[in-house]
Amino acid sequence: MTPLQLFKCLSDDTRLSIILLVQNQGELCVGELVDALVSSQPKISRHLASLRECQLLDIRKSGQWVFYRIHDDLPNWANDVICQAVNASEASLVELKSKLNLVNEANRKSACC
Amino acid sequence: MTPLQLFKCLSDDTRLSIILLVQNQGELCVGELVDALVSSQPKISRHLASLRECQLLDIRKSGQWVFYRIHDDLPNWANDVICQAVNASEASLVELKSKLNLVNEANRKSACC
DNA sequence: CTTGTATATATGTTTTTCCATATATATGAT
DNA sequence: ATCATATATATGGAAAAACATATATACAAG
Repeated sequence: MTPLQLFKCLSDDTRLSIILLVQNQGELCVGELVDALVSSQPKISRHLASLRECQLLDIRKSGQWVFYRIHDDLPNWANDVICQAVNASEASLVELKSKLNLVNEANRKSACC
Repeated sequence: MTPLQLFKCLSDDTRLSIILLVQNQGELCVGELVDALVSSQPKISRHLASLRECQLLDIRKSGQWVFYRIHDDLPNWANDVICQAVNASEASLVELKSKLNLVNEANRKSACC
C-alpha cells in the first residue's frame, strides 16, 4: 500500500464515507452502508469491492451478511491518515451515523482514533 | 479544506510528487518541478494551478519566477496527513530530489516532518 | 526577443454510475 | 425433503462523467 494508492481510495466521496463510518463503527454490513449513504446497493458494493481489492477493508461473512471492517494489516501511517480524516470530519460523521440502521447492535466494537 | 478535497489533490501521481517535494524543500519554482518530475511545463503548471486553487499551495513571485510552497494556513490535520505521506515515501523522495536542479540554493528552508 | 509561466482547445483514458441479472443464503408451505 | 419465494450481496455491460495530457498559443518580466 503506497500513499498514492491510499489517497486514491479516499478521493471519492462514497469511499471516504464508507471508510469513516467503518472505522468509527468497527464493522458494518453492506445494507447498513446503503442506508447510511442513501445510495444504490450496486454502487456501494462496487466501492466496497475496490476497497477490499486494495486491502483497505477486510470482510467477515455471517450467514447472508457480509461485514466489512478496516483491514488489520494496515501500516501505521495509513491508519494515522484515516484517523486524521475521522477527526476532521466530525460533523459529517454525525450526519452519516444518524441514517445508520444497525442490523445488530451487538458484536460491535468501535476502533479508536 | 475538507478531507475529501485534500485526498483528491493527493490522488494523482504528479500532484502528490509536487507536494512531497515542495514540503521537503520548503519552496520550489515551476522549472525545478518540471526537471524533477521529468514532465512537460504545461502539465506541471496545470497541476500547480489546481493545487493553488484548493489552497494547498501558495506562491511567491520573484521576477520571472514563481515559487510554490505549502500554504501557511493549512489545518493541522492536513499537515499531518502530508507528513505521513512524506515519511512513507522516503525512497521515491530521494529519487525525485536527485533530478532536482536548484535554481537558487539560498532562500530555502525545509519544512519539518 | 528571450525566458519562465499560464491557459485554451482537443483528445484520449479512467472512473463512476446505472440497469439488469446472477449467486448465495434463508424461510415457509406442502 | 422439495419447491417457491424473499433477502443480502456481487457482477457484467453500457452510458455518462470526470480527469489527465498534448499541442499550440498567450502573457509578463526583463
